[in-house]
Amino acid sequence: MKALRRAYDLMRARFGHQDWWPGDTPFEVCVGAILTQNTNWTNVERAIANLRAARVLEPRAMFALPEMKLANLIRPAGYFNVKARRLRSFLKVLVEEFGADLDRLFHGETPDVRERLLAVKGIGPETADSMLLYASSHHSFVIDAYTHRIFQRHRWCDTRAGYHDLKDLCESALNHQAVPRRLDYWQDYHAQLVMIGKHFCRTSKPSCEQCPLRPLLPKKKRTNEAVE
DNA sequence: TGCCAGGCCGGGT
DNA sequence: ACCCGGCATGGC
Repeated sequence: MKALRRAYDLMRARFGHQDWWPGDTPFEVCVGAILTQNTNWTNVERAIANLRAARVLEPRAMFALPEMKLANLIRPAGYFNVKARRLRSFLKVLVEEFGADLDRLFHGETPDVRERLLAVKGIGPETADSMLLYASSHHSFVIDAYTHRIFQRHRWCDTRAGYHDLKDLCESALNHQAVPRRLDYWQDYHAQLVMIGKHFCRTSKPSCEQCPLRPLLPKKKRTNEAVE
C-alpha cells in the first residue's frame, strides 16, 4: 500500500519527528500503556506522578502495594479499580514468572511474547502492541481508535475492519522491501497517526481542512465528511 | 452542562 | 464471531 508510505511523509513533514512513547523507562511505558486505556494522557501523567512520588515505579515495589493503595494512587487515570487489578495481574506475571525482569519477558525464552501478554487479564491487543513497540524493540504495529477513524475516512479499509485487519494492513505496508525496517519508523508512524487523530479526526470535531493527509482523501466527495 | 479520551472484559446473542 | 454495558477521572 503505497498511500501509507506517502501518508507518513506528509505527516512527518507537518509534525516533525515525535519522540514517543512518553516514558523514561520500559517499565514506565508498560504501566502507562495500561493506564491510558480509553483515557486522556494528561490524566495518566498525574497517576504516574503519584506512583513516582510514592516510589513504586518499579515492578517489585508496585506489586508489594495492596490493591486498594495502588488504586488510590492511580485514581486520576480513571477506572482506577479495574486498572489496579490489571496492573497487578501484569505485575504478578512479571515478578513471579520473569523475576521482575522486563528484558527476560521481552527477550527471554518465551516463544511468542505477544501471546503471553494477551494471556494477561487486562492486556488486550493495543496494550500488548504498545508494550512491544515502545517498551521493547519488537516491530509490532499499534492500532488505536484514531487509526480506525483515519483509515475509514480515507477508505483504506472497509467499515467492518477489525484490529487485526488494520494491523496486517499496516505491517505488510511497512514490511515492503522499499521501506527500511527501522524500529524508529514503526514507532514514529503510530505517533504521527495519533497527531492526526488528535488534531483532525476527533469524533466530535472531524474537520480535515488543515489535515496534512487531505491530498490523500478519496476524490469526488471532498467536503468535510463525517467519519461514520 | 454533557460529551469525550491512545480499551478491555464478561455475558449475551 | 460480533455486540453491549460497565468501568471513572479531568478538560473543554
